[in-house]
Amino acid sequence: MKDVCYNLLQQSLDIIIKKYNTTLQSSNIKIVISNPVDQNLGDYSCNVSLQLAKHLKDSPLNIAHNLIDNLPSHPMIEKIEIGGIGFINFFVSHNAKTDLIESILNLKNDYGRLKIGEGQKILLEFVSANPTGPLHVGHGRGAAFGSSLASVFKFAGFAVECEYYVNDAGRQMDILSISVWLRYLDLCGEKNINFPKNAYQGDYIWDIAATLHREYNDRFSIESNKLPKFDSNSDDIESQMDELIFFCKDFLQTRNFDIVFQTALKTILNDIKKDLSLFGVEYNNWFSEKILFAGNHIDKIIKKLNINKRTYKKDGALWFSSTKMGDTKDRVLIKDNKQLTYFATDIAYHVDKYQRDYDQIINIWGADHHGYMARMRAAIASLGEDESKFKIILVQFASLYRGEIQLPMTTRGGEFVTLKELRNEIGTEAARFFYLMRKCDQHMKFDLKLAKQKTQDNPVYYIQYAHARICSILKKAKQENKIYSSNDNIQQYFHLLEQKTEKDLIASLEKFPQQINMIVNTTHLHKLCYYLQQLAKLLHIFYNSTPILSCDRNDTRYARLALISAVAIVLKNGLKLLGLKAAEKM
RNA sequence: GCGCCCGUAGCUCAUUUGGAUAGAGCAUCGGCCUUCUAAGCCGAGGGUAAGAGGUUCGAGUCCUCUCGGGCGCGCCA
Repeated sequence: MKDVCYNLLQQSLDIIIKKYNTTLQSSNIKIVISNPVDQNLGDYSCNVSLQLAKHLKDSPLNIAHNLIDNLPSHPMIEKIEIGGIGFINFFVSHNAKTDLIESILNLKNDYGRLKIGEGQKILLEFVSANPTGPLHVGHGRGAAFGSSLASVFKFAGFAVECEYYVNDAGRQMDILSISVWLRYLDLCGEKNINFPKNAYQGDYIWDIAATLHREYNDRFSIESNKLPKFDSNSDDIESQMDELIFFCKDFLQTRNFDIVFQTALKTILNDIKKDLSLFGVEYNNWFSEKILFAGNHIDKIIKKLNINKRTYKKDGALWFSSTKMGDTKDRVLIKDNKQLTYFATDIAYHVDKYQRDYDQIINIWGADHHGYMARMRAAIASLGEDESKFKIILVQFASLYRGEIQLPMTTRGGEFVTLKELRNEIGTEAARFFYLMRKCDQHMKFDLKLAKQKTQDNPVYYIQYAHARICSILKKAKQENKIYSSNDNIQQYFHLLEQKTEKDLIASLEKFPQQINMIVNTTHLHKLCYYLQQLAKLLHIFYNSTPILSCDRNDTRYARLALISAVAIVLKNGLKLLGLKAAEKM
């Protein structure tokens, strides 16, 4: 319908623009059809006369009159009015609106599906938390956002792959292994194990150590007095840790160290996978950082940067001159100890993404990574890749509160709230919705106390309740044989849907595909939550004001049953995109 | 100190990327179940959009400055 209004206005604009003494081309004017703030003003609205006022040196009202006078008539447009200071408001005929219901009933799960993606390939990377501990509530927002964004893109006709980058190489993983090993030694009966402050403290380390002990007994054991001394209170705990890592690798040898390492990695990664799956998040790829080190992959990339004159040596290290590409400072690629930085492998990872030939590469990062955007873009551009394919979406932190008290969210320290705990406490459905209903670049307060308390008041139940209500009515309609038969041409009854509540519902149903389109363009997923809340509200209002089953006229009842069936379809489709179920009973 | 994000009702957040009278939920107060799900509906109060300038037909939205909050500024990952 928007297209109809657009085309009519375009035709009229071409005509009237010739009447004004102007060099303006109609193609330079952007005609945007929107919805008026108040439905009494019309079904669609356009502000083009306001835009034109300056160029044509005429009042918006005059221009609006001119536009309307030259507007071709159209069977679906009932009337056109000028509103406010010059808005052109379209009123669509009732029949044109109610046609939508039948189209929704036919399309079912596919109503709202778009083809705008044209099969374009998108790689969407999100969460990618280090596998050094369980996911916590801080990861939940990215997980919910990424998976739902993927759903929406797919629904809009894109071919989306979801990917998790597994940081299974590097020092943090060594520290994890050390942490497990020390706990394991404790379980072997060694007394006075000195557990470093900068090792991983969480209880899950004990669990992994227990697995290790169960499966390998004392195979990796050593007397505690032979371990290097460790003083957690000194200033150089990091270098002490490095010594400890060196000692451990030397003592266990590659084969045994690897067993400890793999046991830790596998346990944690499986836990993460299971966690995400139960949170409604599924990945296509789990990309291992380790495989980037195979071959001379990274060498090649650094050489290429070299050829492009983007690197230099300083203080024994190899630097990337990212300042030339807009970064605030240059970055090290190879440290003076010849080891690669995290950044270097990250470049290699992104080169790998480019080699896999996607139309769009989207990263969802926590807002704490914003400092990395400039260097990553600099690297991509310096390697001659198409930067326009690359997009980073920052998801702001959800700061966690329990009442007034803010909770720490570190996996190193003792207390943190895991995603699993959150699921157990408030459920996947409520948790996902809670995360998604806020604009992702908005700082968000996640109050656990509130989230738990609010289980009853959570908007997700409000929406699901609307769906369950409809299901219940439809079920009863069938039982009492009050529903139309499939042979009926139900379209003939739709003209009876003349109440305001019914018209509001139809208007809302029509907006669903527009929401999908808008989210693809803006990634403003939260608006889908608001949209569904609005639709649910209209349904509840309708329900409370209008008899459906108890309506004694068959034709009116049929029309209303068809209407709420369409509402149920849209609610279900929308909830599914958010990763939520549409309950049939509550 | 520099950079990024943000500041809207008592609280949590919207405002369709610059449009018409800034809206929801929670909380507070008052109504509605003998009838299709009361996890619902109806009504009331609540605003200098942090503040000050600027841009234009028009600003919560864009620009500048000030104030306030979060995050980032390693040869850590």
